[in-house]
Amino acid sequence: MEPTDTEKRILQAATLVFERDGFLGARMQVIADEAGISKASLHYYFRTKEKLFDRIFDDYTASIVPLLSTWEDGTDEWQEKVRHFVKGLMRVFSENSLLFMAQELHRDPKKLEPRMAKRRTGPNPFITYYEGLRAKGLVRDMDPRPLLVAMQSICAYPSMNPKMLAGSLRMNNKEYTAFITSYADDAADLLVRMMEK
Amino acid sequence: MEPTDTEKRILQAATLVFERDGFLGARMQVIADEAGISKASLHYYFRTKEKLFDRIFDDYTASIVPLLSTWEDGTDEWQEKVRHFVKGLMRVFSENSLLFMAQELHRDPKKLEPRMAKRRTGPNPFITYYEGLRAKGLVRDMDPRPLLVAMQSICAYPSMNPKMLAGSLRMNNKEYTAFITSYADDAADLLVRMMEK
DNA sequence: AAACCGTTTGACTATTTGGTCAATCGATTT
DNA sequence: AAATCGATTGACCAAATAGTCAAACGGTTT
Repeated sequence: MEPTDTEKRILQAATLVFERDGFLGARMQVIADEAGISKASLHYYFRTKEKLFDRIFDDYTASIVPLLSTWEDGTDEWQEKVRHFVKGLMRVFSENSLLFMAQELHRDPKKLEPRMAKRRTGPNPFITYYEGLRAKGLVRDMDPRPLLVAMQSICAYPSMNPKMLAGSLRMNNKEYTAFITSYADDAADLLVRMMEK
Repeated sequence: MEPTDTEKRILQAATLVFERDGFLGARMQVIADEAGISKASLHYYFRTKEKLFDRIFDDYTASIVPLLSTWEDGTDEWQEKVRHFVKGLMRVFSENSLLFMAQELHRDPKKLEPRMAKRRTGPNPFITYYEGLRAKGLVRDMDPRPLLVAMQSICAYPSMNPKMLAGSLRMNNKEYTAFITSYADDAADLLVRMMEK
């Protein structure tokens, strides 16, 4: 099932347009133009806009999965794991905007929830990992779930709502982009600090 | 300029529909139905969908402004201020979803950026406040900007992308809602911890 | 009771857009 | 060179929807 060259171009174009305009704002004609083909051809490869979106959604979630193994293997210290995971997550989120997926997940949960559920088997790897450290007395003795939420928030939000944050920081787009690059390290440090004894 | 009863009902209905469906997904007919009036009447009060959205947007940003005074007045200890601000922010975000506003700000920045800029005069109050504490040696000696970003992320993201977080935590909607209520306290503690010496 | 005026509405329009389809193209096989 | 077949497309359609407008409604003033 090698994706053909045309299919690749479609997926690239669709990702660009979906991220910029959202599912409802995206136009099949615009995606076709971006991919350099006709709208009819686009429908030949992906019969409907929803099927095209589903594919983008699946590819995206698949790109996050490898990061989860951070908590499962390797011999690094937990501080290193946190730094590695945070930087990896922020890189993914900066490359592909999560915003339009969150919006669509909110607007029509039934459409995508089953697809997400498929990815999740067993308990969350971070939770398991933290409970292990906690039992050994290596980290702060607390419920890891707020930590998980805080970690994902700190990684995801800055790229999801850049305009508001840039506003709070009194920065223009260029300044904000530069700031966020260095923020990854700071964020990792703050998270390590939250977990330390 | 007291808003009439009809106008209030329109704003209430529009908030509901915009939050649920986003700007592009919202239908003027649905908003009219929700408000118990005809679509023509809706257009009589707000000539276009954009003007209606702008009003909702302005009302929403106005509701956040009072919280910013947390950093400017009062005699509380800084830990108390952080707890107060975090809980206030999370309450606002849980009552009114930020997601559709972020989406619209991203899709058409030119439309809303001028409206946001008007609200922002002078430096960010938190930054100023933290620099004051820092000079007195009362908090950790670090750039407050990553702290500001982390604080807003921790407050906003859990209500912006509940489906994904609930998935990570292996919770259903009901469990997640309950969890987020108690999370406000945990989040405040974590943030205090980030700022402590 | 008639003129007035802010409010309300049903009916209508213009436009946008996802999706379809018959015809065509072009490379490969027979 | 003719048949085959996946890929491509221009032309088209049906549905959805933001916005308009003339008419009507109802309370108040003249």
